[in-house]
Amino acid sequence: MQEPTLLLLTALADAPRHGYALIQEVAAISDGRVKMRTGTLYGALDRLLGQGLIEVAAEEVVDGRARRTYALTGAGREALAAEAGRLRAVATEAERRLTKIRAMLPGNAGSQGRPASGGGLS
Amino acid sequence: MQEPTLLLLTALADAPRHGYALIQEVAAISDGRVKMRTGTLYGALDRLLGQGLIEVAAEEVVDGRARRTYALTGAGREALAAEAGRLRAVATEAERRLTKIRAMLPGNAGSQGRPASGGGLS
DNA sequence: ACCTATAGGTAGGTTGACGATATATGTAGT
DNA sequence: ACTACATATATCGTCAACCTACCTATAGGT
Repeated sequence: MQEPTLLLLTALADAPRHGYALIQEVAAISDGRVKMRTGTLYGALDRLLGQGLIEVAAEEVVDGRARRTYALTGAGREALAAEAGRLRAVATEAERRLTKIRAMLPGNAGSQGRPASGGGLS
Repeated sequence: MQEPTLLLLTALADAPRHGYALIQEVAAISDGRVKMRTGTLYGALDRLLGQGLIEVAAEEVVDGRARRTYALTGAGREALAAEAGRLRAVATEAERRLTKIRAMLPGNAGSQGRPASGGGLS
């Protein structure tokens, strides 16, 4: 699952929303960094509907404009929770490794971390 | 940046590694869930080299086999840190929204605009 | 002889994100 | 009245990234 898709599910996690509102919500979640285009949005919505992760919660006409409201399904909720946990684990590991003090001096390559499967350098 | 790429940078964060070791390291980081194929690996390595996020740290011949060792550059280190922080924020937000108690009961769609004032969508 | 692990690489197909475009209504300014 | 912008949904073609499958080659185990 890619990030735009994850943001979409996240935007639906607390309340059902319609397409246009999702674009704004995704922008809000990502602090304005992700401006989702309609091409991405409706493509993703179709895909997620097909995967059963979201469903159409309502189809109304508000002020003369058609409005289709989407909601997370149980499966979508589970998928989002699993994905979020996984991403958190990767982020934690990345940060842990970045802060690890490396004794990587010239001529000392490969001495850190696990030994490379028995076969040392020549 | 997608997850395989992120895992690759993470695998290089604590020490330089060569291609095959990266596949194993990525598998270890992801708890065996991501078994990166060589097609993905070398495509990503080429891309990251082009972006200046990694560099070739060493080219040796070990036991008759060529071995190219890759390392994170300063830019790669920054990119990984930024990416990890971003992902953590998204994961946190997703989890926060998922645990939020929703007042979205059936027939209670009031928080999402007023109920249908017209017919459904085409 | 065969298999597995190590090590690196290419070819081709699929997926998903994206930009561009189309349609239509409401609101605000000039 | 006209123009511009925000709201709202939708399709199409392109492209980057990923993935499957395949290939070469050495070392060591069964």
